[in-house]
Amino acid sequence: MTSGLDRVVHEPARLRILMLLSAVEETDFKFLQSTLALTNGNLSSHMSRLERAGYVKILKGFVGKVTQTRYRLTEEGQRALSVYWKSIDEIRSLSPHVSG
Amino acid sequence: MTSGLDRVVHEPARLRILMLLSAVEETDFKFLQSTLALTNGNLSSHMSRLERAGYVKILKGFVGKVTQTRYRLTEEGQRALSVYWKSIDEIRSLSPHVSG
DNA sequence: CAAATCAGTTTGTACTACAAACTTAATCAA
DNA sequence: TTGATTAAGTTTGTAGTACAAACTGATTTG
Repeated sequence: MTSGLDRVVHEPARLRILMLLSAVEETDFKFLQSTLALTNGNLSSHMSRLERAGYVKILKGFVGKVTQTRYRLTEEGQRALSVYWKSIDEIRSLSPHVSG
Repeated sequence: MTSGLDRVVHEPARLRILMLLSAVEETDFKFLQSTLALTNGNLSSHMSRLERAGYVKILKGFVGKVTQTRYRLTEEGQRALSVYWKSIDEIRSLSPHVSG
């Protein structure tokens, strides 16, 4: 039996990103960056990974003439997150059932 | 602000190993391997890593004439584990919307 | 115009989880 | 005895990845 933990979600930076997104519903690059204290390169690649997994939607737009990237958690992302916490709870309550 | 999650503990296979050890106090290679369904190579390197981190003690002995390796969680390992769960709870409490 | 800033992306590197191959010792088959 | 087989792990090789540094392309400022 394998752990069942979704590696995309399990990565600490991404887990915190997903938790934030699940709370605020929509946010932008700069807010995430300053809130989670990630370098822009690091944040950028995490967001790409989350998009590739189908867990976030990336929305590019402008504020005045300046580009701005916003993010939303998808349904699938929300689902993955709650599955993740279920798996964590299972591990946490792990006790040896010695059969045989 | 960084996640604070101890990577040694955070790795799924090792987390399950540590949880098992914290429940049974002492166990051996074959039991861990069959219970957690890890290859021997994989289990071996995880145990080395845990030892290197000071989280487990490796005890080599014999059963009859056959070698047997046993493991114990150290105080430090126990501490690391409870710190880990505290950190997880903090991340989880970032969003009141997702629970189980 | 040139330099600096902004908002991110791409690239390079160091690390590491995993399985395959190997080691060392004991047991079995002839 | 000796050669093959099994047992119990360890070491090695590889593919994948988190992170920061370097880069891109646009805008603003001096």
